[in-house]
Amino acid sequence: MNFQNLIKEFKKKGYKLTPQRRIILEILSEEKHISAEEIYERIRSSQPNVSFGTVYRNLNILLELGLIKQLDFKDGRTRFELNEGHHHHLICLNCGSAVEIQSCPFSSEVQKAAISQNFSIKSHSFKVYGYCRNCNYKKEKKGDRKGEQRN
Amino acid sequence: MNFQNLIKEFKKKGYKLTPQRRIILEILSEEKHISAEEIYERIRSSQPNVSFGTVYRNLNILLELGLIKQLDFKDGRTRFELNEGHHHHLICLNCGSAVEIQSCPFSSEVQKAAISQNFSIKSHSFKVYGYCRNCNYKKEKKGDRKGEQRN
DNA sequence: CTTCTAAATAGGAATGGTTATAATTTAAGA
DNA sequence: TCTTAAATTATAACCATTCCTATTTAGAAG
Repeated sequence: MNFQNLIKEFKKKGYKLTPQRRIILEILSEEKHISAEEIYERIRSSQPNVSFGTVYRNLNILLELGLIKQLDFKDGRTRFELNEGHHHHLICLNCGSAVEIQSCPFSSEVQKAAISQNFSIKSHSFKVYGYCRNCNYKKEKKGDRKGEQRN
Repeated sequence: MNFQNLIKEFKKKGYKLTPQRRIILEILSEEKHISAEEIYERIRSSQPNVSFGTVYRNLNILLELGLIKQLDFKDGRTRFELNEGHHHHLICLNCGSAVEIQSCPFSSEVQKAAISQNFSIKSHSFKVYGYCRNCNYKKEKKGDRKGEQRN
């Protein structure tokens, strides 16, 4: 879903289109797995009075509408991205970077397990944790991961 | 790994065996996906002076030793369980309950994707979100999930 | 059994992400 | 242009988790 369609969808549900919302949607359509704080910082560079409340309120609305999904990369903050192109992530335990993988492991076996429990599936999450190309390299070189920065 | 082996493993690594630690290990070997607060409450019923710091410090040590793993059920608190018997979970979005599934979807396709990225895998997480048997039933009956309690 | 000391704990303060509140502003329909 | 429900701002509150420091203790050594 592109930017224009996002806005259309948003208005269709009866929400007002404020400048703040427009920018949040813009940022989300440019950037993957972005955190609330990063969105806040980016809006502030053009609109210095935007508050955290606005960012979180609108992220929660977008979640309810199913337009975005939240990601947990185990770095203490929730991340968000547009809910398009089903995919999963390889997440680096050292630098926090995430790479998309298109391969989805959801199987009929899982489905059977759910059915046998009378469990109705709404979504699933698959995450692979480890060390990325870059951090692997540094580990071999220096044998030290303490000073690294998570970005 | 049973309780006695847990303690053995713990001492082998050079940690002192305090009464607080013994109880935390006891609780973890009795209860699956338990939160720090629940552990705190349960210890307090027999040892009223235990602090949250002690609970969290020891949970983090156990994580480092690989004796427990942390779970995220999207209810705002981290949960923990002994790291034994690889399995995944069906997590109810309404009541927060979790049911183990033995089926693991990790595939050679995922492995290939990781290799092609020079990504070295340490662990993975697979979670299925939806509504459990019980909450499905209530939804059909009442069409209302607002008043439900997450347990 | 005592002494010693590094490690662990208790209690409370601090932190950081997120949510709530209340007064003010505004999008957009009439 | 007027009106008003909805949205925003600024700030306080919340809550899980971590940090700090004085005190206690497990376990090694004598």
